[in-house]
Amino acid sequence: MTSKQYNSVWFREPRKPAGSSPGRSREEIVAAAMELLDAEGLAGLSMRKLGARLGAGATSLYWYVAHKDELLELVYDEIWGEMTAPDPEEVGWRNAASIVAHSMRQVILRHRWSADLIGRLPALGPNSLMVADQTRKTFKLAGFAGADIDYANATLTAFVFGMTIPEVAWDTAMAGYDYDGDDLRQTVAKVAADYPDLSDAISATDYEDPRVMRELCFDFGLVSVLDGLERRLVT
Amino acid sequence: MTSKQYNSVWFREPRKPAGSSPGRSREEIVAAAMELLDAEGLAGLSMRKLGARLGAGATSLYWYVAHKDELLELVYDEIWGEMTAPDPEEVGWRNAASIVAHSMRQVILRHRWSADLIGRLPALGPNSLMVADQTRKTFKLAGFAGADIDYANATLTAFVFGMTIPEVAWDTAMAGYDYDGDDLRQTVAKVAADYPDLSDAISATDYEDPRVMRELCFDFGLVSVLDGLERRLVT
DNA sequence: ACCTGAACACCGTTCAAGT
DNA sequence: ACCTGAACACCGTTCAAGT
Repeated sequence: MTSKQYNSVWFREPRKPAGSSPGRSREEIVAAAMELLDAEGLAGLSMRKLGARLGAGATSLYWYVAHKDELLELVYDEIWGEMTAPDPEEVGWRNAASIVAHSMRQVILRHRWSADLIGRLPALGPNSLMVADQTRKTFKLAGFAGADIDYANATLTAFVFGMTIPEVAWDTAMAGYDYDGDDLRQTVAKVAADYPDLSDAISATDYEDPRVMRELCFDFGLVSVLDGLERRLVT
Repeated sequence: MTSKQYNSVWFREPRKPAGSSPGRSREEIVAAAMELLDAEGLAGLSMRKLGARLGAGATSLYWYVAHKDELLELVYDEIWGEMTAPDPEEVGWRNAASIVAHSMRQVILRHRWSADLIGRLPALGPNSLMVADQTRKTFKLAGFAGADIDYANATLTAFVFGMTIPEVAWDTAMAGYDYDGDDLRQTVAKVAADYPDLSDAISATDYEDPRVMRELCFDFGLVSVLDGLERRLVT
């Protein structure tokens, strides 16, 4: 029964106040890591490769970061920094919620490796907090009170993440497929042969571009979730 | 531009028809893998350790499975096998949806390693398909038609997964905390100091058991999602 | 048909030593 | 204060060889 405390990068000061002269800074390291991640995915990020990209020895990073997970926490927060969370006072709570939802999705689709980090890492960085604060404001303005503010907030982000993460997985699974994926669909239909209803549905989606279908699916779900939340407000 | 086809374990026959005499079978391997996963988590499952547990050489597994990902596909489908998807004809579509949602959540909380697999692996095993077929039936019975059936289906599971995966992450992050986590909450509040609203909310949840709070949050979100979906039906 | 062992190309992380 | 190199304890996977 070890009683080790949980530790996040955000719980301690960076070793470099980000403005000194020699050596590297967190910013450089994070930027290089993002480049590597965007180019090669999560599996492509190793401490050695990142060190090499920075023109440094493989293990020099350990002076700036306690371990790889801390590095991941840092790049994870960058993701949150790319999200647009508009002021609900200006656009109304429903619009604000819609916009942030679409924005979250877009960011994940842009940085596909982030899908693997979401829900694995705690989101305690400054950017995450900024977004969380803004969405909280959004649901407060909508009329929620007390814990319901957080519940509504959690419901929306759960939907967005739950919808988007598998999208990324499917995309990467089908990467390298030249055709529109007809033979894949056929194979899947064969596996589902025991369930006539299911396999009918699979073949039926034949003619649609998967990207527009997912877009439609996301919109359908989003308005449903927002309607459902709105329903909590009428008392 | 390599045009490698996507391949799932489920797209090819197992090497053993599961009833022969010598050697191991997929069933044994999967069962042992599940034990290892439940005991040590995803990081604790290595081909070498699994081989050892089966009293075999480290690399003997490669005769039954093409690579580790295939093994993961197999154990992943076991997860789906533990879910309860009741017949909507008997309990009504809303009940059926509620029950399957809670069941999904419970299964994930029971096998925490599955949280890392969801959305990373395609769900094409027999158990996944059975659940998918049943939930499709549920939304069909509710009155959805065409693509909307799948959209509603996707919305519900997105919510459940998006809600539950982070739950697991928080739990494992705080594993080893003896106290009720007061000091953690304090630390988090300090990090969020710039956002008075947010940090107030964090301290306000003080007295509650996180487990019951999550339960409440899940229920709140679930009825919201179901209400929202139901709203799509009135035309 | 099934399993082994050695080997390859990687990992994250530690740590004494350098400047 | 910052970085290096060697070393440790792991990985997944391949493959020739055994029975």
